[in-house]
Amino acid sequence: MEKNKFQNPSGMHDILPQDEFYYQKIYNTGQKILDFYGFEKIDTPILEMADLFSRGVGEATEVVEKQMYTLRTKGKDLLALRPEGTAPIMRAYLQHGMHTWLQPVKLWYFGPFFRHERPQAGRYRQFNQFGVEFLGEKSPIADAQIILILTAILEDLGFKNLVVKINSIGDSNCRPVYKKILLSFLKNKKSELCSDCQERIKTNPLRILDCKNAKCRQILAEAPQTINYLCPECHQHFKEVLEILDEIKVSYTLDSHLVRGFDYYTNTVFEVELAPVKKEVAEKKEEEIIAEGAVPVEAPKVEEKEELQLGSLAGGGRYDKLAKSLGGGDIPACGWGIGVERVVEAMKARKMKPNEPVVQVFLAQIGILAKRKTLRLLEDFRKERIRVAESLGRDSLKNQLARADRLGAKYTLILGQKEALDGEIIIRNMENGQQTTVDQKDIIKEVKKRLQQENK
RNA sequence: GUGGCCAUAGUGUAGCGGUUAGCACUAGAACCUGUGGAGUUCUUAGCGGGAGUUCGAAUCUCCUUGGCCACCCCA
Repeated sequence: MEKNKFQNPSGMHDILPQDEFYYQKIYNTGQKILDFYGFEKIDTPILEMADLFSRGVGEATEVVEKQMYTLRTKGKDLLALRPEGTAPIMRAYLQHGMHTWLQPVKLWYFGPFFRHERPQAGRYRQFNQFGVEFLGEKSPIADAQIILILTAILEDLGFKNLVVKINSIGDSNCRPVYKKILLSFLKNKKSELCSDCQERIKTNPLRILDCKNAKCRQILAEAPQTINYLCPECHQHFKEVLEILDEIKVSYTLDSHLVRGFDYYTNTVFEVELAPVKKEVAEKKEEEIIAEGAVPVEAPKVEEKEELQLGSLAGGGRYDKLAKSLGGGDIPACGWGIGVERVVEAMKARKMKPNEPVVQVFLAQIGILAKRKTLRLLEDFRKERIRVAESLGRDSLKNQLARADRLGAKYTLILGQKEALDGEIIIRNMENGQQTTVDQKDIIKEVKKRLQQENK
């Protein structure tokens, strides 16, 4: 026997059927809400010109510099597997002249993205992102509304204790000013910073604000805050965003240390995290979980950690200068992306199980004649939108009943040789074992009747 | 990219240089060729891959692949 065992490429995972239910739920929940708010779906290619990202996201950003999968085509073009969704959508906006459409253009997407980095829980090399882009609107209303929508989706999925962190990093007017002020603040503290931050002083000073190092944080606690150095326009914009958020009752936390890794961000930036899962929550009793509206699943055998760290679930902001850096005009825009894998893992950690489709009826058959009739009957049920399972490959009735039981069917219909000839069919209540024989032509009606009664 | 931990049937695991590599669950089958949730019995299936050390390797070493964790960065 040949031994030829393949494993998945690092950081690229299979989504197994039981997990697909989570993805479906996220997709459906998002779609429903975005449809309401007038967002339309767009798909852009998985491969783009690599330049799109170096120009759009920024040459010196980690994602572009080190994490992009690139390849040469036979025509010598340098393509990249898309590492993020905003630049491609802005590219599409410019390319298709969407500025001539009714403004603003509101789009959403759901699909795979690629970043070559070390995998960890909640971070993959191929991951799915679900995002929105609100293009051609400069009003702070847009910033606030997309944040509202983001929290609405996460809340609809069942998350509580969302933490919206928000900040403004200014624009090309005021950010350079702030950078200078920050650098002069750090001037005599350089030696106390971690080695990474000492490097960042040269490369990307703003990122120092974001450092996780305890010592750096301590030093930075005193640092000047971006929002105190915004130019009047940026200040006004941010102020209005916060006022609108207050008005529409979206709670948020001002986080003066929040900066983002892509160059295209201006003004508003935000992230959404969950309050960490504490041990008590993870071990919560079933009743409590049911009371919260989630269906309990088997407790994982692994010991729960004190806290599950997944990083932020979603992040986004305003990117008014992206269009220009891609060679377009002034297109003010903002958007966000949700890390779908992270949401799935957070749902699992919180035992928020999506509903799996329920089999209501199982169709059992014995003998070749019955088998053929069963196939036909299946179609009748499908047209009536009643979920019916079968096991046509099997003959033993015992086996079929066991299967019906496993699937949780409420009724099993039994069609044997005798019934097939007599034009009858047996309907068996799986809870009490009661069986009645009815005419085949009445079976749909009968099943419908019984299912309806149960729903009362 | 840097550092650390890990890898045995589909899943969860035992095994600590010599074992027919054990157990539980799952799956398939028989007892019962037309009546489920139970039982008994049986079956399928495993040392991630490759080199080396050794009389002998799941066990030791190296390489490789994958997973996890911290950093970095981000969704």
